[in-house]
Amino acid sequence: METLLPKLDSVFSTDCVIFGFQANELKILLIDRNEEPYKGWRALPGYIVGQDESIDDAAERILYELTGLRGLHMEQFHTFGDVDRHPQGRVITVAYYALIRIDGQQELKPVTNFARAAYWHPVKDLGKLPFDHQKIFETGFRKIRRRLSYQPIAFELLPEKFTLTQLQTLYEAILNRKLDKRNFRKKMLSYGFLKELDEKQKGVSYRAAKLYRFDRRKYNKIFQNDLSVEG
Amino acid sequence: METLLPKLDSVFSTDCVIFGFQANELKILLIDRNEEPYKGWRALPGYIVGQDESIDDAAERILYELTGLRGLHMEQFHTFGDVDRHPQGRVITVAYYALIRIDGQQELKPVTNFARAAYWHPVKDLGKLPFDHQKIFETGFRKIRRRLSYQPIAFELLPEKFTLTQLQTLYEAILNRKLDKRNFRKKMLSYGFLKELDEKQKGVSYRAAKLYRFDRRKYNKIFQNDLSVEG
DNA sequence: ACAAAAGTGTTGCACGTACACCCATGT
DNA sequence: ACATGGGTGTACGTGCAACACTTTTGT
Repeated sequence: METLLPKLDSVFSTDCVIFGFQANELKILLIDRNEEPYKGWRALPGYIVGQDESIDDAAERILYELTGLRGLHMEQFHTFGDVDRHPQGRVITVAYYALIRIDGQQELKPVTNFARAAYWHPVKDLGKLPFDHQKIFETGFRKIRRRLSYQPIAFELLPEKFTLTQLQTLYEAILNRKLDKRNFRKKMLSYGFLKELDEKQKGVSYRAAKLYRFDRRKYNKIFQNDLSVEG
Repeated sequence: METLLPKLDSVFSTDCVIFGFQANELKILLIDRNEEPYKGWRALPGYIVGQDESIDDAAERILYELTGLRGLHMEQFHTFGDVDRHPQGRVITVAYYALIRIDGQQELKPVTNFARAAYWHPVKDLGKLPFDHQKIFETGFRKIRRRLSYQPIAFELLPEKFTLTQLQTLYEAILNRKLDKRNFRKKMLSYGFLKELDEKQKGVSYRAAKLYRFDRRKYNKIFQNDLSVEG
């Protein structure tokens, strides 16, 4: 595309904060960088946006190239543009988040060699992250938490069949506080989009819990109005 | 700043959606562009971010240069990055909003000649805006509306002394629906940050209403917790 | 006196919160 | 039998929504 605009040595990138839930723990997707700067560091998956792709498209492509995951619904949540956030020049990054179901099947495997590996890492104890990735993560986490308070988005993170206790544990992990079991169940069931299955948990050494499935159709019917107001 | 990054012909800009309230109408700040493309068009105040300034700083500087206003608290709300949003090249824009009090004193006067004029314009009937400014405005408006539902941010827009009816009219303008007078007053007064003055409205041909002042100290005490959770 | 807006209370409902015990299952 | 989590109901307080008439003031 031809440009009549002043040429600036500026670069856009996207960074992704992808949340998952595994072993009763909230996790995010990280990569091991294989390029300078910060070669060898754990970092958020992120890379430079191409000239002829929208930022949304770029976010999806980049996530795929670095982790092998694709087709997930990501949402932009903030843009970080401090002058010195990247040691090699001016890089403004648009941050996205997504909530996904961690699936034993799906393989995490970078398809470029910019990343050496991709894996789930508990949000507790992330350790030191490069650039301003710590801040990006925290901002994204805060947004998710706030959003959960007016929209039950947690189902995105759970396996197809789950128990109410698992759901509650997840809420507690995101909100970082204990919830009352009776109140929690009452509220979740009152929404009407949880379908009780004729099936129970297996392999536990105590009373097995009922399994539920999330009924996306009913959910959409209930929350379409709210979503349409959402920005 | 030296860069080792690939050079791309990419440009960042910021655009501002500044809300004000005047003559019982919700307005936003627009400029008349004095440069191509869209020379002569009404547009959101926006311009290109410099190499060595953060986006937040740039937003403040640019708003000042185009309108003469400065020192207001702007908040980033979304980044727009479609490939073809600017006819002359790839320009990604970070959008900000702010709510301010329209003050008879303050002069709206561009200090660069990129803008020919700056003025308040009703949000109803904005007419055709260049680029994707229509979409930027709508997104910002939606964010403000959502935010008003959990935080009484409307005071930023009112003069120092105001009546409860004015406050209600403003709420109705933002939310785009009628509110119940009794419920509205009860709720606003219950917050405790409205200070009743020993003064009444003047120059009206009907019963004069009491004037109130917004007590920012009490407001902060009440809402600091919510704000700290905010992203 | 009339027009125009100011000002004022009550009731019902929905929702959140606090709180404690018995049940089913595997070992 | 025991340990472990599964599962259940009530009572109270808060906040929101619905609703209509009297009061004050300027002309």
